[in-house]
Amino acid sequence: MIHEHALTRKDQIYHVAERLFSERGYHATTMREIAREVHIEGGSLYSHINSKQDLLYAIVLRGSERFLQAAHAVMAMDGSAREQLQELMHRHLAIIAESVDGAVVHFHEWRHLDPVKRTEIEQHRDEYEGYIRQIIRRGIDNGEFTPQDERLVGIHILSLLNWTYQWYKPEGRLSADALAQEFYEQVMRGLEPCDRS
Amino acid sequence: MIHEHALTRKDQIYHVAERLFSERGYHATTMREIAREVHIEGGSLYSHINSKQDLLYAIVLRGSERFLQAAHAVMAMDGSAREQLQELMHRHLAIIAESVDGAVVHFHEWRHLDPVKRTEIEQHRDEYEGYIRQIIRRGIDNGEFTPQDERLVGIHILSLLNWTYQWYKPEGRLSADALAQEFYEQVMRGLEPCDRS
DNA sequence: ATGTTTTCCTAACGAGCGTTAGTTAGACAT
DNA sequence: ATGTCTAACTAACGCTCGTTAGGAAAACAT
Repeated sequence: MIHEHALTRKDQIYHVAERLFSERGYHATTMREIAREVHIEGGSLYSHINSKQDLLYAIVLRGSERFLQAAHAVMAMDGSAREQLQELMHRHLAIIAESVDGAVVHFHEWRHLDPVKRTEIEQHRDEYEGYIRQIIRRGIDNGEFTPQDERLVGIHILSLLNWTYQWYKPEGRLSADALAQEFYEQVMRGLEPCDRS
Repeated sequence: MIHEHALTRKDQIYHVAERLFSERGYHATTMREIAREVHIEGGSLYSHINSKQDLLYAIVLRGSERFLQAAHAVMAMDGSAREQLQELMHRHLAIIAESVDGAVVHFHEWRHLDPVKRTEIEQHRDEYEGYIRQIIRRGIDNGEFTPQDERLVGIHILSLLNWTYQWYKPEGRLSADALAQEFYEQVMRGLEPCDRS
């Protein structure tokens, strides 16, 4: 058995693929490049995986699962809509920050999935967006939030959260938690000073 | 001269390339596919263009130019920071709505540019972000906006605007202007009702 | 009508792609 | 020691890619 690296070959392959798909994109990454970074030959990859497409699918799907798992946990909370929203934003950014490469592949390369798998991922995304809308809706109904189109508010918040994969660097001066908190407060407070003339 | 289609062959090619790059991505689009949609053979493209890479560069660059041109016009306005922000948000979404395909290529496929051109586009993006930050800074300084980190507010607004290329459909029930106005008000007002308990 | 320029076609180049087949070397269990 | 299983290698298959060369045809200018 291989216990030296603690990672199986298969895990190494997925890990490298995630990074390369993130850096160069799915179609610009070759199987031989992935193999080279694992220090084996191109053909040898197929002792561990079935196809390049499967690699992509597994990586993208893992993202869906993480986000949906977080959403389910938040929806099971009993708390105010504000608390739920805050918690979901924190968890969402934590997932991205934990693996920016994974997030890049999840948000950027899902378009290159086969139609069937692509549709599946789109459904996961829609389900997740539905949970956010539910929270907003509840907050509006019970007076926590100003009444407005909850669909656009949901898109607003998702835009904010999802765009982070384009620029966020975990080694930067802002932790994912601090960023989530800052964004949450911006969304709640708005730019306009509260005591209007 | 060709006046039947009002578009030169060259323009047709760029137009088709923009759509296909948007739908499938740069590397998943072949020159022969582009040619087929213009009803010529693959090799004939090269009577009108130099390379596939040039196609991508031209499309991405046109996006930069549109955004920067809008920003320059807004910075030349004399008005409050609020008015400038509102105007920039409207213009930004108008550019995306006018050519969603162009926006998709601009925001999604610039990664596949050669390093030099890629750097140039990144500089344009940074310049644009700088203008937004200036507006925020001025609004905070003169009391129009609540004091806060203007860098994160800039990212907030750009996230909102840029993510639209992922979902916005011009034929949908929301015009680009109405969307811009709604987003502007959300950013200004915040979720939280103003008269806090 | 003639010469020139532009546009397009056919054919092919060299390279690289994802993937497979067949085989070998080593680790493991008995 | 023997047989089994796994992981790796080498070589190649069939295909497609972006691009080019050379020539034909069409459009244009005079």
